[in-house]
Amino acid sequence: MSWQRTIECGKLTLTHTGEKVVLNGWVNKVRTFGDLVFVDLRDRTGLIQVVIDNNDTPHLIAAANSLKPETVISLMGEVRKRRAGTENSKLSTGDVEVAAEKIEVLNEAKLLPFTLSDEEQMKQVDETLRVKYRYLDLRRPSMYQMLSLRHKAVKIIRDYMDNQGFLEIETPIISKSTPEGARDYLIPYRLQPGLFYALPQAPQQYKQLLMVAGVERYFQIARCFRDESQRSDRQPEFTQLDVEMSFITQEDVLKLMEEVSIAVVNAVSDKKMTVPFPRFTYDEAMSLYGNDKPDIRFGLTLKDIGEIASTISFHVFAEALANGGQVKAVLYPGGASLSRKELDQLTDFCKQFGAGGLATVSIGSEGMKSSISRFCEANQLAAIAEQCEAKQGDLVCIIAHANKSVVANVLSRLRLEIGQRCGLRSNDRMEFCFVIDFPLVQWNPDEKRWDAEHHPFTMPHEDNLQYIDSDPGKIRAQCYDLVCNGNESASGSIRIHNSEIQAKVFSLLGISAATQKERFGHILEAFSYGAPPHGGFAIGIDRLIMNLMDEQNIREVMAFPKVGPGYDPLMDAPSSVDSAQLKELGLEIVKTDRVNESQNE
RNA sequence: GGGGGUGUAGCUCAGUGGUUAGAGUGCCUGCCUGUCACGCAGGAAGCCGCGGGUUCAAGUCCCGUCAUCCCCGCCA
Repeated sequence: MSWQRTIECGKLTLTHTGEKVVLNGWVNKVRTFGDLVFVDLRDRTGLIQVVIDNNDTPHLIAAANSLKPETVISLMGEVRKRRAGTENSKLSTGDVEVAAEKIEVLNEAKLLPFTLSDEEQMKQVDETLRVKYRYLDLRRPSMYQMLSLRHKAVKIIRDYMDNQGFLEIETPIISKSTPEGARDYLIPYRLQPGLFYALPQAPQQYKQLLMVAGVERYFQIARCFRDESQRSDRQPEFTQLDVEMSFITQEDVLKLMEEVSIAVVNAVSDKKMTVPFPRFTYDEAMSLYGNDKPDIRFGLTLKDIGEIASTISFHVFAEALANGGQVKAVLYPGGASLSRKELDQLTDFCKQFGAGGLATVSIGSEGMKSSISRFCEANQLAAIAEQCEAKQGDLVCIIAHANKSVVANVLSRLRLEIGQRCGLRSNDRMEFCFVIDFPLVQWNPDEKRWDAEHHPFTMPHEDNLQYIDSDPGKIRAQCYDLVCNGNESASGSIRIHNSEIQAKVFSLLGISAATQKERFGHILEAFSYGAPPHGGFAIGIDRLIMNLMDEQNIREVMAFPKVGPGYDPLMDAPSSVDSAQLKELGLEIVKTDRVNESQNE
């Protein structure tokens, strides 16, 4: 008889009773009574209990007792119904077991660095160790489930886009460095030392060129590379659904973003969504939530209490308002019970984002108390409480600052913190919303110039073009984000396809004709040969999967992630290279203490 | 670039400046015929991240350093 399986472990049910089967898989766990041994055999479909009884198969008992976890075996045996009372309802195969008649060890496993069969312990195991032994970590059913869900999500996307007439087209990974945006990963060019390719931060220019090429509907499951600081939702390389369409309006793009998102969520989860996705303008989002990616799973919107604050002779409020700032508040339900120490901690929380302090009004059982009560009358506190719809037991948190963006930033983070503490950020829902009408440009005070909010090819709303000389900050762009549970899920824009408008935007951004030619000459030339109106978006697939799987860290949804600042402990990359390789590339390593140390190791 | 946390047995962790550094789990050995977190008994297993310093005495205190986790800046 061949060693090859006739059926997979997880597929066995009572209907197979009496059949002789061959199984292949890994020994998950051995429970031995000496003369009676139970082996849980695992493959990617599930677990099956194998029984070796010395009374029936004395020739197997020694081998069965010496099986090690994670050893790969082939076994032949008969499927039988479990004895009454010994069924295991936790296993899908728990009504049956296989009585082994032959066991062949295909590859014995040595002792593992961690115990795969203990899911509880695996949740605690050091991240670097798990990534170093990722091929073991991925054997766990929960990790296989992640790979499977990710595969399904991408397949749904491909099928959906195909049905809508989109072509999936690959674009180069070895490409050109772009000075804007994130730091590039560079690849030295051997044939002319001093020149470099760069890995793409996104296939942005290629997809626009495909529109010029008349493709009209492009998509790609695209790998993107950005050399930026590590975060729990960032990796040096990540995957986007990248889309571009021609002869469309913003409305067409939003519709597609919404439909494809809904298709994925419904296909792989039971999570609830509000449909159609609510929309906020950038200004509305900033006003109500203090940021451009509002978590709309809960209310607690920010209230501008500037009018009341202007009647209070508290110098912090007065100075903020006099210098063009704001006084805004957010409600903390149940926050009146916070201790003095907890309030201090909340104040420190606000200070780390730039607030000078935190003013509070609490509505406790003994009436209203406030950190600013000595500056104001009871009716002024009552007016603040009323505007914030505060009830008995609540706390109103007030931030004042001469810089509106500081008020927005601090309160948006405080709002999320409050939402977290009050249990309002449940993962059972995927609350999407669109944020539209972003500013075209943002003033960069350090460089003293206007920077593109999205990128230099973003189309302004045409009726806003009149402000291009007088008040550029007022120009709104045909630029949109899709937000899910407070995280940016997707982002895109309608692009400029008109050279006059493009020239105006370039000059606004202070990009000279010479620079335009040097940096964007190829794409500008392309646009001069008949470019259709076009636009598109990109959805961050890893973050979408994180949301779908309730994972807090992006590593958990990638097969082979990096740890720390871009280190791969499995391959031990990055690593030093042969000096001959460097010489060939015309590169010379400038010695630093750190390089010397690592070479001495 | 900055802030905070962690680093002790294979894994997860405890450890008041003072005997021979412990626990759970895993591993090894023995016993066990209905377990499925099997049970019971025994055993092996440690550069206390690394380097300095303080001290009669450092896993513990101080300085530095490395790694990792989280955050701020950064991420058109």
